[in-house]
Amino acid sequence: MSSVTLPKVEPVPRMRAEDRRELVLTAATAVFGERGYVGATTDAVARAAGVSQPYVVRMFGTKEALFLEVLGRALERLIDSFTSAIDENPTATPEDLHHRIGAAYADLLMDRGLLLSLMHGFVLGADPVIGAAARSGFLQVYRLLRHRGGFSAKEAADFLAGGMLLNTLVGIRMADDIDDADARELIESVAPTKSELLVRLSRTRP
Amino acid sequence: MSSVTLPKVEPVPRMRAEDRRELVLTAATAVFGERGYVGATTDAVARAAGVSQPYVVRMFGTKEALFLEVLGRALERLIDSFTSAIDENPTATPEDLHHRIGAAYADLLMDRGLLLSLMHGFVLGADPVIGAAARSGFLQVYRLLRHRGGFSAKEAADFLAGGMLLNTLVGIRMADDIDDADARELIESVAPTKSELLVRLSRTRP
DNA sequence: GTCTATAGGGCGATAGAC
DNA sequence: GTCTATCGCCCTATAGAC
Repeated sequence: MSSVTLPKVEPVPRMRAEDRRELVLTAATAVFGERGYVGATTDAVARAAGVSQPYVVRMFGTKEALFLEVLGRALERLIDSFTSAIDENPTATPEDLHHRIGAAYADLLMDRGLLLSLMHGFVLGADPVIGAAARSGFLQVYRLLRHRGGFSAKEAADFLAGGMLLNTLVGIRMADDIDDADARELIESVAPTKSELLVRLSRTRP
Repeated sequence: MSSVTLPKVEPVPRMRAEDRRELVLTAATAVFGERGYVGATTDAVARAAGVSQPYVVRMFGTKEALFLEVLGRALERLIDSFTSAIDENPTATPEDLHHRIGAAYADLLMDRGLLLSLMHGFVLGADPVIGAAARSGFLQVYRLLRHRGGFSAKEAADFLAGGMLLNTLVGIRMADDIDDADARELIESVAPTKSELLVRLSRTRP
């Protein structure tokens, strides 16, 4: 009797490994962006992705490896997006390119976790593994602007500076203080054409 | 015999509470700057200050309260420093002031932990307590530039953008890649007059 | 004013079943 | 491919002695 093989329903939908991987990476990007590398738990990632905590670890080996993968993905999207903006406008002037790449950057902000995960990586430069990855990624972006985008050193630095301020305003959730006149002015002067977007994205509860 | 009161040597030097407090706050600033709010442990702070871990907690109540105190101190020094730069040059043009306050900012970088602790606070905007403190502090600086420094909205935003890039380069330890031509160029174009300082400060092992 | 000892909770990772 | 159970570490905070 106990040896009868019963038909079993799968309580959790199975997925191709690659699809599940994408799902977890997306969830991880959001969680790392919100809480940072150390503050994020593999359990929070697992919940956000609808899988068990040990499965997240099983998939990526360690939390550090997962974070590195998130960083790599974010960087890849950033580079792809900038590269497209550059290559689609081969005759653009530097100022023109600055605006176009800036627009591409603002589009990336749609995924708040993406840029914020990068930011969290940037402030962990003292970590031998994460710091090295962050430096390498930041330099890749600089090189892209400088050598493929034709930016001067100053133009590239100015562009990056604006990006860092934008990231900071999103990270700090400046739009939570949107009723404050100065906060509103700051947000609108940083992202004049995208301030609506920035406000939505930099709110604690979007 | 056992009731004889023996003279006792103090194994650990006693200090006035206020002095010890300063010592711990200085240590905490360095540790939080290096590892962030979550990554820093009260034990690491205690070791850096040469006291026991429970004593650190006893002094500030919680790790969160300690971090808030570090943030408050950092902000205070930033504001004081900017205010001095402004008030000492009442007839300076906006560009002039930009340079003078920029120089004051670079001086603050001498204490790497100071600005980096702030940066770690800035990316934790989602935290109800720390996020609120970080927003309030960031806005105070903006108001100072705008209303006491006489900066336009754009000038203030540009100044802050440069500051965020500077902080990021220090946080990411960009100078660890100083042998890379692009990294060197970026550092020198961001801090032309202070690149030596920036290099020293943004190295993992200073 | 400062320490030692330790409780208590959370988290990353492993083992192993299905 | 995915889960449950659980180990062992680390970390904050408390208790209490000196």
